[in-house]
Amino acid sequence: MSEIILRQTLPSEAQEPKTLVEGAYQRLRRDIIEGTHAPGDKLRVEHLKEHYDVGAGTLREALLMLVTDALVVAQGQRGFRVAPISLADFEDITRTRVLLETEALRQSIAAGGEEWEAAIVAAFHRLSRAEQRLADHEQGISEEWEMRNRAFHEALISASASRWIRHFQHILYQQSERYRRISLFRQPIARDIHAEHQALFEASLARDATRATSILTEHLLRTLDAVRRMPADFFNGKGTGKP
Amino acid sequence: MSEIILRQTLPSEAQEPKTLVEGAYQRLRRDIIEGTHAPGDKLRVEHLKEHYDVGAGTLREALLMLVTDALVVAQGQRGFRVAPISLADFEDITRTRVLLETEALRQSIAAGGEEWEAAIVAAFHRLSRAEQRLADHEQGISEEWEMRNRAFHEALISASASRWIRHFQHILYQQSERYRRISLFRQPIARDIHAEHQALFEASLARDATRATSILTEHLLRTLDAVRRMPADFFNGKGTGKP
DNA sequence: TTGCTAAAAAATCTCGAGAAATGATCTTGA
DNA sequence: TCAAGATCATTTCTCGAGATTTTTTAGCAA
Repeated sequence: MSEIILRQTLPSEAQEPKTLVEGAYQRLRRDIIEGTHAPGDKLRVEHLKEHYDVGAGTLREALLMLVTDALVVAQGQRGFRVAPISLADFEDITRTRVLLETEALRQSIAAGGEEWEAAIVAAFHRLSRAEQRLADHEQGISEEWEMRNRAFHEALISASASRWIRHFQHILYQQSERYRRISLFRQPIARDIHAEHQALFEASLARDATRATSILTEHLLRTLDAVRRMPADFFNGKGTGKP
Repeated sequence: MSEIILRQTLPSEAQEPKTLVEGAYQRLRRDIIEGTHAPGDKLRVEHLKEHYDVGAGTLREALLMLVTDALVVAQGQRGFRVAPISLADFEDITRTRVLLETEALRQSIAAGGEEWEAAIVAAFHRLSRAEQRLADHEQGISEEWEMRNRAFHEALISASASRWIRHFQHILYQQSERYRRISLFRQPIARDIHAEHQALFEASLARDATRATSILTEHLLRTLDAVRRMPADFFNGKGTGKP
């Protein structure tokens, strides 16, 4: 029953859009996360409606749905904007993720059954394959990797009984995706992400909660460090909304 | 700057509605929290538009805003419903609140300055007056008490640097308000809430993080216990949507 | 009575046009 | 030259009506 809440509150991207609003919502969300619409940008309904080929009211509803994900901010009588970004915001996101995700992982390790084990084995396998392909081809982050990385992280905490933590984790993951894409694109880091994932996977499967949560924490903080090392002017003009 | 995010993402009820959508949103939210629209109820746009005296599209947008608060769930081509309730959900809400709110309180106690102290002193004073009035008149929970209780809890964590934790706390507080109103209305409990608040207030002002968080945790868990003691059939027919 | 099919009713979703508000441009005066 | 005010264009907000989809009702046969 309550399962429905999260399904509806957070339509995952794999879901087929049942309505025009949902379709516009999904495409808009992707364009925001990928940076097509830059942080702080104004989202004018009149302009966007033709690009996404829907009516004005429909587009407004899609924008409202993105407010739920905190990817768009609405201001009274002054329309919509892409949510701004800042280093302070990403630090906050990461710390809050550590708090929520380690707790959820602890719960998963304590409560997870065979289905949970099978799920993380499968998700890790799929992620490993994608990471191997990336290593072979020396390319940047791919759409495929992003989806499988998300699936792996969500599988790890899927046995947690707390739907609310999973709900908030989902929102925060989307947020960090914006930062990660931008930072990894600009400054590919020398970092063995696969090894981190492997260690996290093994500790979780071994039911070693202490080790697993500590690995997860470091895993998240390393991405924060990467963003910290971005050029100082990186966030200038991105978050204020003032060009 | 980012302050704007939360202001816009979570228009507090004290804010004047700048638009018809916001007005409908605020009234709808109050009616859901107060139980006028019961959990699981279908929210038919055609019926509600005349009651709230707005157009269909406007009401749809207000409903979408309530999805952000997780007070309403939207299902593809099948309209809107009031989010269901259940004991398991309230347990989840409470545990997640403990996790987030104790962390935020720790941060506040560590980082709060004079303005923070002044804010909680003022909020506690206002709350105490309301509680005294309630004790004198032997009445149930009043609108005034609800607002001041919320203000007190938000003031306690207002010095936390984490906007995200405060954002999630705000959502969860609204959720628990639904449960608290229903349970307190049906079964007024013999419990000295004022004493709990006073102890919480004093420990916070004394910067005793350990004691303050422990009091806060018990404070929240006591309300959970009260809901647990509700009649067994209390949640029947409320959350499933099937009468 | 039960179960299936089909029509009818209701509700949701979608769009385009009009009203209100915001922001930009230009003029005027010190 | 700068500041303040007025006019105009853009944008947001709002509504009502039409097109789809879902749900209910009615009919018929087993």
